[in-house]
Amino acid sequence: MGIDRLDGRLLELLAEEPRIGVLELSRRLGVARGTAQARLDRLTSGGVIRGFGPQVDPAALGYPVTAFAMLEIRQGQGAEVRAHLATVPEVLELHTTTGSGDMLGRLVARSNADLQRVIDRVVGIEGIVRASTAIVMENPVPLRIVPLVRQAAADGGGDRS
Amino acid sequence: MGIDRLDGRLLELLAEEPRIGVLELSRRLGVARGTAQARLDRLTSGGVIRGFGPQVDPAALGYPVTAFAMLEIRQGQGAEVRAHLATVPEVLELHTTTGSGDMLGRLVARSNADLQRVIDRVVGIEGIVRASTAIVMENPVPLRIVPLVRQAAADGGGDRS
DNA sequence: GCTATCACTGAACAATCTGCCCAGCAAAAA
DNA sequence: TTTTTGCTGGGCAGATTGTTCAGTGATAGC
Repeated sequence: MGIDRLDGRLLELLAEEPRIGVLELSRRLGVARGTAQARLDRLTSGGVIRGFGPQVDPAALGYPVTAFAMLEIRQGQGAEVRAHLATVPEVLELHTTTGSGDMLGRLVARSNADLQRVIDRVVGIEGIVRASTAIVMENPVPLRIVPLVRQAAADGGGDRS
Repeated sequence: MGIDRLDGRLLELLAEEPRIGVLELSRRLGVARGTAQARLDRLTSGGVIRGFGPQVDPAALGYPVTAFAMLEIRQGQGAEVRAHLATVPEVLELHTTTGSGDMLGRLVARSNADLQRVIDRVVGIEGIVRASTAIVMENPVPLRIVPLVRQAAADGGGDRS
């Protein structure tokens, strides 16, 4: 859908201080409130902003261990495996990737020992041929979006403002 | 830090409708406003809620292709590689994992062809021995937290309410 | 048994923000 | 030239926020 610099700055402000309202947003952007409102609406209805859900830290909930599991799926069993994994709360995210029916999932667990239980549950279904797990040690780059927004605003946006 | 059922319900409500305020929250939870306020403050200062940043969809920004890159790092080059990858906007996330200096990164690109450019830039540094990339086709389980919150509230929380 | 502490309730207050409306203006498109 | 689009700046009623206060019940400590 394309964003311009004003959209980009709006997203950045929102990323830094998500609790500020439209009025404060318009003040910092130096535009009228209606403009900020309209931009925000456009970004939201255009799907750029999916929502403002709380970002919950699994570690603070008692799940400090994160791991990625690469799963090799038996041909034609994809649907069953997907459905199974969706029922495991510790599976935070699941992707199907290129390759012979492979999947990549993000898991969390209460401890390294607990991770074994989670993995056992994950692979406890027909259809998973092989699973290889990588435990996360550090997270040098936490999930971020601002640099990409900045780039998108710079080359995509012909500066509507 | 541990959460009880009230905290859990609060997080669920917030995940479903992030824009509701404290007052509406208290109404739906059937508690006084001060209580909802206090719980929210506690969850936030306790680190369970990291923030309410906008969830931006890279696809809507013009980056519909997602991929995971597993990088094998030469011994002792970790810091340089991390710093390098942090400068690439298309690297949304980076983890170091168990194994001989391995990293796992999440990349986005404008197209499959563009992904080649991104990967070239990612591996364009000394210290990366080998990179294997898996392109995401589907996302059967998008990043979610509610099931885990529910579980944490159920067995962690002695029901303070 | 008595008391301090804690979490919650219910209420009040001023200050602020939201949703909504309108008229005017300027630039781009038709 | 006329129309459309995006922005400005203003106003209004209604709702929400931040804050404070007193009262209550349960729990923990003395």
